[in-house]
Amino acid sequence: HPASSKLVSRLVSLPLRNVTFICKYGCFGLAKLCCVDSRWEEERYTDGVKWKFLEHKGPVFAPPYEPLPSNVKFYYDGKHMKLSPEAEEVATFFAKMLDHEYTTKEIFRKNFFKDWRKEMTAEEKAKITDLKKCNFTEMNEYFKAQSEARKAMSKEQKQEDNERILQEYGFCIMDNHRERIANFRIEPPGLFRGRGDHPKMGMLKRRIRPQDIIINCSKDSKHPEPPPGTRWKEVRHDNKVTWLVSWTENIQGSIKYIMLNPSSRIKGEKDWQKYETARRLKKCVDRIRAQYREDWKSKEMRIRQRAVALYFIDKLALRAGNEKEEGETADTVGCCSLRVEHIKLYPENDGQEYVVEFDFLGKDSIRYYNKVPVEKRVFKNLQLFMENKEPDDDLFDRLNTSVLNKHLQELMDGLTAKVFRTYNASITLQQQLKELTSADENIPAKILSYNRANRAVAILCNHQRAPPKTFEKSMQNLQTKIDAKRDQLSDAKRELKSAKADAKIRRDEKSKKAVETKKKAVQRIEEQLMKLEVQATDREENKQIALGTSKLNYLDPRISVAWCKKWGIPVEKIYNKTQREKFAWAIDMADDDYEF
DNA sequence: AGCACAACTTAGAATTTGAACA
DNA sequence: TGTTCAAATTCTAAGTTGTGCT
Repeated sequence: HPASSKLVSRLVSLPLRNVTFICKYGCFGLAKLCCVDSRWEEERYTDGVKWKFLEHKGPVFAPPYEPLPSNVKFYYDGKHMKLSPEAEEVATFFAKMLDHEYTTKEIFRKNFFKDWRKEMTAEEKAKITDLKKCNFTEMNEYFKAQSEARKAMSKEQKQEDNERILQEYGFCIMDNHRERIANFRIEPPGLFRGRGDHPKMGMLKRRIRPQDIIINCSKDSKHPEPPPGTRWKEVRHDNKVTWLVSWTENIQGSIKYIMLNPSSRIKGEKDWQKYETARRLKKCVDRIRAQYREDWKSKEMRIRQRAVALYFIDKLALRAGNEKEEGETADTVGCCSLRVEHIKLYPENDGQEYVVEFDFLGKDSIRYYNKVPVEKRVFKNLQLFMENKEPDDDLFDRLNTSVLNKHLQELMDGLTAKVFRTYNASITLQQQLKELTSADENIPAKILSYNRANRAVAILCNHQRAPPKTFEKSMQNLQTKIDAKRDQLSDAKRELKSAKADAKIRRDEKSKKAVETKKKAVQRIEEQLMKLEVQATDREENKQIALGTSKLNYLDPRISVAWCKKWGIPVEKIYNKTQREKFAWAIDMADDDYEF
């Protein structure tokens, strides 16, 4: 592993034969190769070569359809009807989702019914003409019972099979490492669940077969075998890409891939590189900002638009915003695809001048709502861009992501729109940590500060979540606990007081000791109470904010690692096991004085 | 320039796990 | 020893970016 040079320098001094080692990043190094080389140097490939050797077992297919037992019935118009296996399978997809809001949506129902009918026999087609007359409840209950039964299964039973499959299919050999594969299971068939108002929701996602699969591996590897009696669509040996398996999905016609886990060398290096690019932006961001401010005054409309868009991307951490094909996906936008209807201009609002109100649906149909004061020049430009336009016209009609990224490329090597999100997220975390952490606080309080810094970033990047269904209840539970702890504390304090009084009268060793014990108890309870209160604050502030996405994708992990080292916080408090695996390179690399 | 397509990152929801609690 | 709920993990949709063609 690129970051494991320390470990390897020890390794190379070992005898050559039969050296097995597990590098601390979890990959099983082929130690022999390393030693024969007599030094550890991962080859740095050039011209887009991603690997030299790649061997894997291929994908795990979805289990075949198991017809329902005959006592689980489907009713049409109140009458029992036995469905053909093909029609039955698609019906079960709908039945499984009966409790979900999707099944009440008109588009979902329409798309489902259309695709379902395609799977029906002629007789079924003739008979089943109205989805409203279909009764799937027995099927639905059957599946609920099934999942209950699964829950009741012992842990061993559940894990045994899984573990076997994981060991066989979950790893590959890429160059000198045994690496974990991310998604080695093929997506099972089902009904498409688009986000937001997706025109294709409810369509049938068909079952993927071996003849749909393209395998990618190295020529000199042991090729994966297709299941008996089947063939792969193709086996290729393209070492300029990182995927192992691909297939084309039938809803949008896009390609799906099986790739490596984030803990792998290939993903880790890319991630590291991403943060290095963002750090390079840090060095020249002042110049770039000065430049776009200058461009607000340009004679050319396209340059002004570009400059205002870039200002938004920088200041508000908006996404680039590619155009999308109408009717193929939900209507969502990013910066370059903003329409006139998505912003409102207020020359004055709540005592502030030149306020822009944003209200649009972004990625995953998450609403972006924000009112921001902007500079006068920006405001005037926006007025100009909106002149004589309809609400559904593009705000930046002379701009798209490709034009913008070409311009950015000229400003800095490797600069694209999304680098601004990475840069602003990471720099915000670093600043916030500096501001919020106070040396005299205990560990839980410091962690609250960390979470608050993380939260500032999540808010900047608009990472939202639906408030958990059980939120109110869980807050109440926590409050109950806090109240109980308060009572406990006052009891303990009372006991301490009486112990003190007792000690004053008796003046013996035993009662002195009792005072000490009580004092300790009070302290301990105070600490516990404080911890609970901090937890409550943290949870309340987090109600609609998702911290995970920024933590995983935008925050240079070295900032967090350095912070942990500086304040003596165990990294485990900040990163769970998976995250530590993903960020192993950073945990190894960063010292307490790391600066983004 | 404008496109289609390929490859890869980023995203929130759904499901599973496991720890805390009764 | 079962129950409950939050945390962890899995899943896969939805973005961005780059390339090559017309």
